Amino acid sequence: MLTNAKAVHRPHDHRRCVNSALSRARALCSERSARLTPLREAVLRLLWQSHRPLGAYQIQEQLSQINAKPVAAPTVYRALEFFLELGLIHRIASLNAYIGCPFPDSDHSDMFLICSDCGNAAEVSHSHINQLLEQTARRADFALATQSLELYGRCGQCCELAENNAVAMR
Amino acid sequence: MLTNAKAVHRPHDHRRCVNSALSRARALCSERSARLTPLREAVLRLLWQSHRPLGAYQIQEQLSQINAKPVAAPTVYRALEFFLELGLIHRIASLNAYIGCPFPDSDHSDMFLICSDCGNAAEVSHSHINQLLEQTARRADFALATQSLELYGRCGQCCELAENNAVAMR
DNA sequence: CGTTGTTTTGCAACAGTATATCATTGCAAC
DNA sequence: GTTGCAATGATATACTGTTGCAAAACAACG
Repeated sequence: MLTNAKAVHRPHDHRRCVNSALSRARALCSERSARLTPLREAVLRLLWQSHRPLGAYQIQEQLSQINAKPVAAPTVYRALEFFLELGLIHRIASLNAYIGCPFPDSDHSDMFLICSDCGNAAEVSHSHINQLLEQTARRADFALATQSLELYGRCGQCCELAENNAVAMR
Repeated sequence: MLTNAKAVHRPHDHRRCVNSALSRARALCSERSARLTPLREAVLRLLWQSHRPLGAYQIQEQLSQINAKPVAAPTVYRALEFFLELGLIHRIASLNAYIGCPFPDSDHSDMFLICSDCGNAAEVSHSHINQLLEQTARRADFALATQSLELYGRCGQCCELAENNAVAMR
């Protein structure tokens, strides 16, 4: 099982996340001779500044603040598309939002654990689940191609917080 | 395993689908003393006229043709919300579309098999999958609440069709 | 260098999805 | 019938995403 759940749902310094994501991105880009322009790099940085999926227009807003010159929506979407194609980010359909992929190298089908409280999203890739899904599809005479698996609930951190608050209310 | 996959991905008379969906809706509405108004009934009919998920604005358009008087977007969304709350329909996030639920009575967590060719969507509820998801979440210290599982691929019908076409092309 | 061809970005308009707000209508119960 | 609530109508607007074309940046080549 491949997951970044432990890391995501625990407070930590995001600079390391940003840096490792960037170096992976640089590697992949040079490998495919794709250009990691300043704007694209800025988008990737923003996405990795937290583990909350960001909407395209949130990204636009933040970029515009950094960039002095405001950035238009298509520019953001193009950068997002660029990274989606490289497999460096994912789109979370149920949120209309985007998040960095922690395992851009491994060929995985992804699933997300999204905390309804803090908004953090962790990625999980579990071969058993994928096998079971594949098998289930096949039994229904269905040739599985891609998937969008998004689970909602409460992460460990937020569970604790909620319990503490509940105690405090008494 | 609870599924309507066989039925969905096979051509058939949709009047039966509509009628059974309506009678279940009527039952549920009278049980909860909710009102199945003409407009709502029309929306449900449209949703069951095929097994393709419909967008809100598609519904609006078709409704406006039936209704003589054009129907506004909020009206459609209100009807959809009504049925969503009753558990009579589902929203498919990755398509921004809505579809009738074939098992409104059973308490199930749903998964969809969506054919990329014909657009039909079948619902599957598989306790093993749900258990595995639950277990995976728990291991990641995550309290699972709801889920959005949407699988894309090609249904049996469309596979056959594609093969026949491939043969014909030779 | 400078030219050329390609990629990226800027910009404006627009399409599609969803919600907020307030007025109006219709129905039910008293 | 009047009152109260649920449902619908109507308008505006927010949010998400795309199209098309022009300008700029860049890489490669002579």
